[in-house]
This record gives sequence, structure tokens and C-alpha cells, in this order.
Amino acid sequence: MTTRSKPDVPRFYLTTAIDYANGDPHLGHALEKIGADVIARYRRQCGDDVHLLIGMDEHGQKVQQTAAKDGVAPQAFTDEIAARFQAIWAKLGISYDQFIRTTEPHHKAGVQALIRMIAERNPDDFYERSYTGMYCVGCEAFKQDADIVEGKCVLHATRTLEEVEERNWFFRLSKYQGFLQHLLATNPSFIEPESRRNEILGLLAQGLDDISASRARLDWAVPFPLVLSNGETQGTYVWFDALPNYLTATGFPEPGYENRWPADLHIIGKDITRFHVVIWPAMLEAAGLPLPKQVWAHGFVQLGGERFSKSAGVKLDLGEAIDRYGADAFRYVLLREVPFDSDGNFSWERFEERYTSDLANAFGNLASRAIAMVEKYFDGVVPTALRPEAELDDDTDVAAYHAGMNGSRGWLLHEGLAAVSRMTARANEYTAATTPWAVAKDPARAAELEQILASLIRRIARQTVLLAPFMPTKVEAVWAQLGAPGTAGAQRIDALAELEPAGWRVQKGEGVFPRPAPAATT
RNA sequence: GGUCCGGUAGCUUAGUCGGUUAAAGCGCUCGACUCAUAAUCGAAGGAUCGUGGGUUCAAGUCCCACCCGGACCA
Repeated sequence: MTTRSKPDVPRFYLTTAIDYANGDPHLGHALEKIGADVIARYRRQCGDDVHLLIGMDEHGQKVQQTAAKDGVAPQAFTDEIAARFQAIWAKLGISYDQFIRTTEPHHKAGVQALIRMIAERNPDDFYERSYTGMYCVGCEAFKQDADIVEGKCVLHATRTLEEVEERNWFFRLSKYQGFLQHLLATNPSFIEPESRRNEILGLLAQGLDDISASRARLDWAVPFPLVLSNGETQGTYVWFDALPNYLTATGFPEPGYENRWPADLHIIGKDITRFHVVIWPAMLEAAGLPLPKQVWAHGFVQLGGERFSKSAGVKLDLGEAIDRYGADAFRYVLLREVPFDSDGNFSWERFEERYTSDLANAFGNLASRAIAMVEKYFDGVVPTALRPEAELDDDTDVAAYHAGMNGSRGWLLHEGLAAVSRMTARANEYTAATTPWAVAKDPARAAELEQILASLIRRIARQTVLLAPFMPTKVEAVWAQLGAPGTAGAQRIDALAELEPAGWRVQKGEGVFPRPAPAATT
């Protein structure tokens, strides 16, 4: 065992899909990164040593062509795209620990090392094969007849298909079919949710074809380390370049990478499940490396009921969405509205409704009214009092929150938020039922009043901690108004019972979630 | 064309092994309250559970076909 920074702390290495450097970040990218960030923050608040990886996939013919069209070098082109992605992640508060780019020298060396490792361990796994077909530059793939209309690819009608014969390195994926079937049979949670696992099982049952690992005419790529028999050196094909980023990010093949690898969780979109659950484990197995513990495929966001797409003009300006009520509100609404295990919808209308009802009216106003009463009746100092029994009702929801957040039943972040919402509603009901403003009028009921307000502040403090992974900035404003020590984000999220607000000096300030102006409705 | 997933009140969803009047939130309507961000609390209304068959004493919940949406593969 080599040393690591925090030897006695459970580590948690999670990754997101690297994004293709051929356009701007959009809502779909944001959903994945926000979800991953929430999980990362949650685990940090559970005390884990978390490493969140995010990055860019920067090679490929399409990038090269787009750059050429813009009259810039590919590296300069991807530098700018990467900067734009990073700017958005910063704006969204994504707490990534590492940002990998596949054009980094270390990544390129790592990809080559992995390929060589496979070739040494399993000399038959890479072989040469020639192939003839219609090649679409847009797809960077050969197309079948069904996808060709009038000599053009149906997905890229503006580009001309080329008939191409080429000799490539192939990877013997078919050899790993049994291995993969065994993997999913013995370790079903390797891919979740279940619907995605079924998809892969169906795919495996149909049988696997070998896949191409290198491509001709692929200049903007990692040079494939094996030379073809005709002396040609080709570029490494996309998946052999992109997938290993999770591994090369740990320092592979340099010593010490085992401290991080294998990853605990790959978070990806449902469209690339196949690559992460079939090709990637097969590559690792071929190289004799450990497999990641789990792949989680989230769904897609639709926009206003329509499929998100650049070409159809159905898109949402991320910057505008963030500026509306701030990054935190956007993070909250997105994860509340879109189930993290399936598809969901996002619209400005829902955004307004969610923000107003959940954050401004329910949670924001709850904090506001409780803090105001502590100021008014107790000069701002939270009284000491025994917990009312009614507070125990929250325990079920706290448990439901953790169940949604810790992956035990899948990564159901929306259920975590729903649980907090129920706690907020319960606190408002409690306030209405106990009527502290009426109790305050009777000096004989002082003890009762103390209990009510201590309970309310304690509940709000708990909810604030539970919300911290979702709204890292806003919760600190609430935390400060509660007069709580330290920061909400530093609180152990799995030790809420220890939160005791007696003696805190509250201070009411500006509403943390101001109600939108009536005219703001779109 | 094949595989997989989804189609439940205006909207978003929950409905575990099939079993009493199909549940919740938001929105809408009415009532209450006044500590609070015209917020909150309570109540009411609102669903032929995509369509058509079938199995069953009993189906949103199982089977078949079809329609619609999505993803992947070809």
C-alpha cells in the first residue's frame, strides 16, 4: 500500500462523462455535472475523501474540421471551448477536483500505455482488418444502407459520404462477451438503473462485434502505439482515447495511480451506457486492471416538452437560466424537476413555479418567520428547550433523504429533495398548529413558546444542512441568519441529531430566496 | 427494422407480491390566521390510469396487438 493524503478516510472517486469539444455547454451537460457535484458534496459532508473528475474530449475529425473552418489550430480551438466549459462550471458552483483534457500530454501517454498493456497481456486482442464502406465525417463512422438517403448520411445531410477502404486495428471485443455477462450476473449493480442494465443484457445476448480501435485520416488524435503491417501509424479511435480518461486522470501508468483507481462511480448519460458497460470493462479486463465499481446512467432533460436539440432551435441559454435566480436556485429546480434515473422536463414556467413555491414561499418564508419571532420574543437568542415529540416525524424523511442520496437504491437525488420539502412543509404546519404568536401573548406559556421556537430553528438548521449539497451558496446565507457556528457545508450531514441551536444569536437579513416580482413571469 | 424504457387528475409524479371509494405536490376555488417574503394553515373540486382485446372471483398493476414519446443498435 502506498501512502495517501487521508489514510483513514473512505475515499470516493467519481467521474462525469468528458464533454465533446465541438460546441457550447448546454442543459444536458449541466444536469450531469450538477448531479455529480451534489453527490460529491454530499459525500464530503459524510466525511469521505472525495475526488470529482470532469473534463473534455478534445480529439477527433469533427473538432479538427470545425477548427479549420474557423481558421484556428485545433489546440487553440479546444483551449477556447474548454475555457467556456470551465467558466460555466465555475458559475454553477461545480466543485470538481480535477479537470482533464484528452489533449494533455499525460493523457495521451496514458492511452498509449494502456493499449500497449493490452497488447502485451493479450497479444491477440488487437488485430488488423480492412474494411470498406460509406464513411460519414459528421458521425465519424461508417454508415449502413438504412442510414443513407440519396448518398448522404441521414444525420448529416450537408456532408457528402465517402466510399472508403481502410485497414485498421481492431479490438477483439467479442472475446469478452462471457466475461461481461458474468460480470452483470454476479454484480448487477455494476450498471444502474435497472432499465439500462436490461438494455445491456439484451445487447450482450445478441452477441458482440469487434470494434475498430484505430482510424486512418485521423490526424487530430493520440497516435495509436501499434504500427500496421503496411508501416502506417493511425490515430486512436474515439473510445480508446476517451474512456481511459478516468484512468489516466489518476496518474496512470505512473506509480501511485492505484491510490485512486478504480473509480467508485462513473456518472454518464444514458446514450453512452454501452461504451461504459461493455467496451470500457472489456478494455480494463484485457489490460488486467480493476473495473470501476459502478456506472450510473442518468436520463435526459427535455425543454418545454420538446427534445433538446441545437438544430431544431430548442435550447436554453444556460447563462440566462443561472442569472434568473442564481446558480443555486437553478441547481435546485433542475434536480427537483428531473428525476436523476430517467428523463424529465424543464421549462421556464416550471422554473418559476418551483422556485416560488418551494424556495421562496415554503423554505425561505419559514426561515424568515421563525427568525423574526426569535428576534421579537427572545431578543434574537435561540432558547434552550426540550424537543417536542412532533419533531420525531422528521426522522422518516431524513432517512428517505439519505436513501436517495447515498446510492443504496440508486442515485435518486430528486427523492432527496422531495424529502426535505416534506420536512419544510411539516415545519410550516407545526407553526400554524402551535401558533407561537398567540402563545407569546400569555406570559404563563413562556416555556411552551421557548419549545416551539427552539424546535423551529432546529428544524430549519437541519434542512439547511440537508440542502447544502444542492445550494452551496444560498445555504450559507441562511446559516448566517440562524447565527449558527461555522458553515452549513462543513456540517456532518449524517449527524444531524447533534445539531443544537440553543444560544445561537439569529439575525434576520434580506430574504435569501426573494419572491419574484409579479412581472417576471414569462 | 430490432432491443429497452416511458405514456396515471390542467402540470409534474407515486402507485411494492394484481385485492376495499387510484395517492401526493403545484396550479385553480372557498375558508382560517396574521409571526412571516400578499407568505402560511385547512377544505373542496379535478383521472373512462395511451387504445383495443385477453387471463382472473378481482388489473393502473399480468399477457397480446396497436398508437405516441425517448434512448440505443442495425
